[in-house]
Amino acid sequence: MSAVTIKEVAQLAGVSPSTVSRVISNNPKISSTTRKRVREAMIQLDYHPNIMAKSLVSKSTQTIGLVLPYSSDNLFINPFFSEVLRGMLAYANNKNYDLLLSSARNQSEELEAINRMVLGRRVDGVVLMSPNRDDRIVEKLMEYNFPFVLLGRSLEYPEVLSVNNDNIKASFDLTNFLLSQGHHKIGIVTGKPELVVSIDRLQGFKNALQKAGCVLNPDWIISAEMLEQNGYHTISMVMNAEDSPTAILVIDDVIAISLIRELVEAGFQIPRDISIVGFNNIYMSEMSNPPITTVDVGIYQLGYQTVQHLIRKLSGKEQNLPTQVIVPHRLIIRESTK
Amino acid sequence: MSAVTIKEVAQLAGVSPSTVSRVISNNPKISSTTRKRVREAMIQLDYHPNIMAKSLVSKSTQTIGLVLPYSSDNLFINPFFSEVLRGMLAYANNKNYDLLLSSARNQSEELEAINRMVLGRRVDGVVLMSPNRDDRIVEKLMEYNFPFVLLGRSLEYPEVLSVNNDNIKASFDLTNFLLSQGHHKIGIVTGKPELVVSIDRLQGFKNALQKAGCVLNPDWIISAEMLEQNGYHTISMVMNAEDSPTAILVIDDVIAISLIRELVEAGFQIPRDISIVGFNNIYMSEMSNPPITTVDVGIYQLGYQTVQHLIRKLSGKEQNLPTQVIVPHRLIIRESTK
DNA sequence: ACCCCCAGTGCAAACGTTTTCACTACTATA
DNA sequence: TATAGTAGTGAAAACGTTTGCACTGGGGGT
Repeated sequence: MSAVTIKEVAQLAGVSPSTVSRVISNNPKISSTTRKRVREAMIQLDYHPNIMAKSLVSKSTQTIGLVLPYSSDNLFINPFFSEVLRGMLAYANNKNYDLLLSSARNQSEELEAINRMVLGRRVDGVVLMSPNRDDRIVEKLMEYNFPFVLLGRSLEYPEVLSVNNDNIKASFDLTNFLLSQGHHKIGIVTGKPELVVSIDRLQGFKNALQKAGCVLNPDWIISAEMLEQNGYHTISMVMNAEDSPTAILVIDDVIAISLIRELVEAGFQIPRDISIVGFNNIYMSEMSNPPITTVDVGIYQLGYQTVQHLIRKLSGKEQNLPTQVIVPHRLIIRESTK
Repeated sequence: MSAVTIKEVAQLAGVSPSTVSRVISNNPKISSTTRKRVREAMIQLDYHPNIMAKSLVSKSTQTIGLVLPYSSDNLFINPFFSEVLRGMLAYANNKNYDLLLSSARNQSEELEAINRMVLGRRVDGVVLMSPNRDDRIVEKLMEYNFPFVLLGRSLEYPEVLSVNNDNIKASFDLTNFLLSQGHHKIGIVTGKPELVVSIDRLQGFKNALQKAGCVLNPDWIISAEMLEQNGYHTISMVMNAEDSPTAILVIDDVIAISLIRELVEAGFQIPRDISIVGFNNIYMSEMSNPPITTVDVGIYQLGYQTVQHLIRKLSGKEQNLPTQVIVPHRLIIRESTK
């Protein structure tokens, strides 16, 4: 394990450590001859700077922290997550930043992780994923005045930098599509009520129905949790009632896929008996049988732009950065609807 | 942004910085009264140690690096990845380690990432995912004598610490299952030939056929790439020949799902017309239509044990650690086979 | 009464950088 | 020829820890 330091490079090149440091940081005051000599010494010794030492004095770690929300087990199952991570890594690594991951099983672990990262000066900035409705972490970071960005949006603090879809509009558009296909009895499978994204998508759905003058039958609001726990019973309850919806909007493609499976197993045909639409457009949405009509939220872009704006904020150069970045969505019409 | 250091704590508690440091590291030589006084000061000031400074002198970062193979875009699409990550994070965070991620678009970027991490002393150890057949990174880390663990195995250096399935056996078992169901005309969709896991699974498949005295028709060996590029043509080529397989073993559940879709679209029924089996048992394998017969490789465990053994190695306490850890697999029989 | 030992604590060096300041040796100007 | 400016470099302090070593004082053994 080589442990060559700046001093050894300096010695070999016959200069002082300061000069080597300046060569590394491309300080223009160094003459091209010394610059060349130092460069050669660096290569010859296979020198790589010790980031810890560098960070200690420069107070910048070239690392951004990603804190996964607690109870994120579902998140991992969802391919949404890896795709968003891919986008984040793409931008970050391109700018020579690395990503530091922490997960947590509960709120106190989450705070602990944040403290390790932020107070331990281990990261320059933090990405918060799909924050909950009341988010103590957001408050804490604001209090510390520590740079962070939300993937999603905060209800309580709309002024913080966030990258998000216009989920209300997306849901509105998707519902309108169903309406335009002649459906006016539409149900919905909702996500966790503490997530802002669930709230927004439900809102857009309601907005569209209201605008179209449709009534929403309360029996047709199914929570994803209920679906998961009761499975078939939930479905039969809805579908075998005297009055049943002709289409269901599902908060997330993964859930839509499993709903479709339940329905098919129960003997329904899709979209003949009922139309199903989802959200996100993950890879599997196209592979599903039938392929799902959904709204593409630009998952990769969501991740990419999140760290893009964070890094911009960190550089501190540009003024008047936007505070609310919206990644556009678009409808993807496939065979799960008619 | 609080920036309280050990000195301020020391001052408040009326002791020297060294004493505070010893309290932090639970040095038993500190009297319980001072210990208590220091603890209180720490809490009062909301002190958190600066990890950079700590790492600089102690030469330990409490971080392990995860280097994603280049051309890993497919990897991200595959839910396998997030599940393995979940396992890694679970163990790591539990031991107060964090995960540092780097991806790369090509081999030189990959080396660069490794250098940043390893030579920059940013991590204590490294996890290498599904290494390629000839792996320069493995060589490099061995040369540096830097602690690392393979998720998968190395053909050239079987002596390095690795956590893996017995993929040959898994494939053997899966093929045997098909044989036991009466299939003796079995095709295979193979993965990237440079991946060890592809090689192993192909080997196990061949072993089983040979043991059963079956011949493998070369036309029935389809590469995943070909499948992806030609789609329907590949299928029709195989299925509409005068001699066609009655079952296909697919190297990966994600590919199996998309193959099933192609087949269904082409008018085949599964498993009536042809049986399909996959590998890994991702979440979607059960949601597929029909649900896929596969082999559960314990994805979460793979990730969990990988960092478990790495951290054990780092602690350096235990001697004679195993060098080859095998995570058991098990057959999951579902409705894609008959 | 003497010495020794040990528990408990502080001092100061070290980790590998960056950066301010000062210095040298030119070059250009008057 | 003297003066000032400048390009290029080095010395040293600083970042916030850990840790080897030295010191103090009180208790036990002779």
